[in-house]
Amino acid sequence: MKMEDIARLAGVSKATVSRVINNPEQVSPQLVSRVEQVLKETGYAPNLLARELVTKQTHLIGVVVPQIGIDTFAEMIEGITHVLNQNGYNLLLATSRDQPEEELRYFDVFRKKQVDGIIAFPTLLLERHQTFFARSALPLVLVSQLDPGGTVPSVLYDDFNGTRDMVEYLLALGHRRIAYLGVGQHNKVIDQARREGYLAALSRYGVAPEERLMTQGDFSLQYGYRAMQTVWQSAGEKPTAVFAATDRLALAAIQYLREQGCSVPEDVSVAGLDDMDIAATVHPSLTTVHYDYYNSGVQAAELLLLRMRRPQKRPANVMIGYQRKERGSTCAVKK
Amino acid sequence: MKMEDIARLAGVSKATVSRVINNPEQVSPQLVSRVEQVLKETGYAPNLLARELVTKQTHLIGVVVPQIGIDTFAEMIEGITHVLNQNGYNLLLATSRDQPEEELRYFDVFRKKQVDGIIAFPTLLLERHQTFFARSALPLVLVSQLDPGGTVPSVLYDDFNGTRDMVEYLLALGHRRIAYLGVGQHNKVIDQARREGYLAALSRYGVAPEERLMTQGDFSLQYGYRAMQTVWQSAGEKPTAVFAATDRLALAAIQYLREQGCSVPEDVSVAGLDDMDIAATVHPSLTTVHYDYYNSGVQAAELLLLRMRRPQKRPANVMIGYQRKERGSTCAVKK
DNA sequence: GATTATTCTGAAACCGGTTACATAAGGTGA
DNA sequence: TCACCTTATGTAACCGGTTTCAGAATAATC
Repeated sequence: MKMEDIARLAGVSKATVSRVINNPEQVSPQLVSRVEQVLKETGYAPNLLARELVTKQTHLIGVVVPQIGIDTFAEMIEGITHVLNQNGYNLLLATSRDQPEEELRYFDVFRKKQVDGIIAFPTLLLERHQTFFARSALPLVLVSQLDPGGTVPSVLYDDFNGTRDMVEYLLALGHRRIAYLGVGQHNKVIDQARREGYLAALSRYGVAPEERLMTQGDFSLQYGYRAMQTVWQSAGEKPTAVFAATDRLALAAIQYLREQGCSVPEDVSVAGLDDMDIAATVHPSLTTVHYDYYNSGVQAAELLLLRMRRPQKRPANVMIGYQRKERGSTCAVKK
Repeated sequence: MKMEDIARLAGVSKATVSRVINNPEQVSPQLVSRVEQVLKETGYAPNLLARELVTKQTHLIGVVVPQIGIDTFAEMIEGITHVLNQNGYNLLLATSRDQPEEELRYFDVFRKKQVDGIIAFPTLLLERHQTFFARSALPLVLVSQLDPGGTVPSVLYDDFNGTRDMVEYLLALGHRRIAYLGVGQHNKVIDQARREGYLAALSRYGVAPEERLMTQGDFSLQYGYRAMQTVWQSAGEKPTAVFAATDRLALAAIQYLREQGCSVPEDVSVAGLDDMDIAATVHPSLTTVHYDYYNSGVQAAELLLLRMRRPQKRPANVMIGYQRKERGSTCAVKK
């Protein structure tokens, strides 16, 4: 059923039908009602492809994230969808599985699909990412990444300070041997700021970082467990505290420690980062760095909307702040 | 940059450019290389809207889920995206926030956007859902729902038996007063089978269900906590075991019990359903009913692909089996 | 070498909408 | 009543591709 059929049934021209649908005020009342009658009866659904081809607006936003099974990403996506749907946009969702090449592939798909904008959570910016940003006139927002070119607005997490703050908290509790379980194998960008925050805190307290206490891996519980094991079995004095780059790693670390007959926090303090919702529910409740991931998605979407409505305006960045949550998995070091 | 520009630059016709892109074997080698040269130089990206308008294939699949912040949904979506991307399809993702009306709204958007197929995880089937299924010729797959009309294939979770099995396990451990924390306020469909499984188990053991031990609510930790509280404070003997319709509720229930000075599983056994990945990591590790949600997404996607390739074939349903995982949050009732 | 079959290429129609423009009808003021 | 201005509608061009069809060029056959 196409518009021409409707036109014929209503005894008007195709153009009139189009007007009734899009600008009814331009059409006389009696024709409007006659056409609307037919529209209702037939249950006509316009082919948006055709419309979008000429209006050059798809109301489609491409979104690339590393994964969606991870709470934090999922939360963020919820924030994005909420705002975008509210504004009449739809989501074309893609997961890069942490491969920068995949991200680029999807950028290309998005471009061909004529999306109105893109929100990307890139694993790693390649040179080709940058040329894409520079060449494409597409409104774009980066999450957790700063565009070196300065032309793309971003939503950033204050991971450096969040981590530094938490590690300083551990140091203030008297801990000196603090392990760092990182996710650099998986996502350099996410890891870097946290790692630097960790090092900055140690340095401020005059503590020399020890390689054996620092690991790199992915987001999996398995890695968290193995990482804790590796650190625990390394030669030298056992750490008295652990900072894990994500809550999931922290939970896995706690599991390992418990299995070693080591209680948390009495023997070892463990802190995470993310504050996933069950962090406060489990036992011991997890000391962690809280971020409002849902809100970060909202911010990203709003930044994009702004960019689409006022392309000439200078790109702004949004920094998502943190809150240190002191809970049950940390305590002062034993004398 | 449109195809005509490429044609002009290469000194050929639009049609030839189109052929070079889609059916190069129909074009002489020298022209192919000449055109490809120009394509490369210009970085030409064809407008898929135009192509899709004529080929009537968008390679777009609409997916509606209640939320994506919940682990199980996110896992499932990952399964879906994996299979679909593998097959060259893209995802148009929408969340219904558990409102059937929203689902229908998105069905409509999908239709207008000319998606090639739909995967839906409906909260509740309205009459209008059914008329949509019946009228629309779109390939469709339902998750966790059976189409009463029998025309739509579905992926189902064996929740009835999974729950029954788990509750019987609790009964076999000697428990008789077993609470049920449900999610019916939130999602009737998901709740119903679990509730019935619970009742079936009780009935097999000749235990009369008690209203005061059964609650209805949503997926939130807050509800899980309040629900456990309500049950715990109800007049009558305290339950010795709890079956929670999801792991998250189970974790929240455990938190409440712990706060009451009641230890799990010594004083009260708690079992969940889902087996989210941290279920085995937390302490006590959670006895639960395992489902492979990622796989359920894979199945849904494959069912849809099959449906799109062989529309005439009779729709089949896939049942996702469960596995009972006996872990640390349950034990035999104290004498 | 003429005829036929085959392979390439381009012109034009088409997908299903929107919109610029032309035209006819109705309303207003002189 | 006529000229002029609005307003409502239809015609046709257009968005950017694909594809049918016809014709030109080349290869194959006798």
